[in-house]
Amino acid sequence: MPSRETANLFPPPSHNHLICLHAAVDRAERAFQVQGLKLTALRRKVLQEIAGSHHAVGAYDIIDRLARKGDRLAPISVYRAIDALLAAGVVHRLESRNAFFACHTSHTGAGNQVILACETCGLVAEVNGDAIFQSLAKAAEGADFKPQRRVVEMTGLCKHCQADGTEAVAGIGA
Amino acid sequence: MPSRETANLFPPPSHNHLICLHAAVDRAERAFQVQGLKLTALRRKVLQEIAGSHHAVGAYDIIDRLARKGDRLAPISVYRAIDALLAAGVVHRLESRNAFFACHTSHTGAGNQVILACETCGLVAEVNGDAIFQSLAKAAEGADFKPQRRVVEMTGLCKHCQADGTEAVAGIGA
DNA sequence: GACTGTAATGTGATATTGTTTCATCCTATC
DNA sequence: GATAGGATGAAACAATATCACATTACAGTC
Repeated sequence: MPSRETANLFPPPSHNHLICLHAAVDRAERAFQVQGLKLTALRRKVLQEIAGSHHAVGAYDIIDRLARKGDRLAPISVYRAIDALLAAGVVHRLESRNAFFACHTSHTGAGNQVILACETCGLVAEVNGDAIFQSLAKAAEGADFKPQRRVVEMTGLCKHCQADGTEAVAGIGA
Repeated sequence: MPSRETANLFPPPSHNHLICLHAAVDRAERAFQVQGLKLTALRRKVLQEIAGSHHAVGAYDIIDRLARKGDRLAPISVYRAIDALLAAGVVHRLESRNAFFACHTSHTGAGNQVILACETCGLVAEVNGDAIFQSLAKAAEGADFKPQRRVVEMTGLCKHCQADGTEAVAGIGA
């Protein structure tokens, strides 16, 4: 059971992110196992970089960070790891930024999640969007459209950055 | 007043696309004027390439097409034209594909549009999504999130491609 | 007509993101 | 220990996007 803190949508920079990270890796462990997939060493390393914050990170960020730790990976290796993590549902892609973020919410099921991304501090959160996805289904039906993939993302200001005025919270925190 | 045909969400390849194209350019003309912007020759050319079909086209597609007509543009020029067209609201960006499509619907206002993109034939359509955007606003409020940009996209099968079985309608038509 | 300020465009280089291809390496199983 | 399949590595390439700076077009003003 994750602590209440990990359930915080936009956790403040001060939160203990090791708890979130550990929980994310745990969930991944289980997700891979349930689906008969393997959370290999490479995939785990890539997941740890992605889940190392509540921000979305680009594939080449991951490459750079791992390189700084002495682990120089080819883009293709990282992309393959990301593909596996996406397939397992433990990370998601932020389409509006070509970046990836870890699922810190332990949501079950089909991924009816709305993604919120703060433009100031970069934090990414997911909220349940059942109502939205129902409306989407209705809209699709009305257009004789058979939906397969749905992308619902908002960018804007998280509660911390609204409070902080302009750009106090920029960047570093988890 | 555009003909009833242009209001067709997923127009069949057989439709007279010149009507749609002309209507799109007309609307752009007015949109630029209303906003005190200029629909320059370059922007018009780029718009015509984008509005030349109901598909989303990549920036480099546009470059190639114009090049085939003897007009070799640098990427930055095309991107700047696209930026102007986006700002005027006469084309939109399909985030999930890093591509651009013309607004063929003459929707007014804030762009509460859901984007439907067919994975088989590539057609892109917009449908009104007021209900969805209301739900989105509610979700944002619940998360203390102040939204700025919203991205709501679905990929799937348009009505033609559902009817045609697998991939009969691929690619060429407008 | 010359001057000035601003928006638009051109040029070349470069950054960022993602894929293809083919070879190699584990590892589980027989 | 053979071998089959998934996972990884390496190099090149392809696609998407931006930067920095020079130049041009044009409207307003003197």
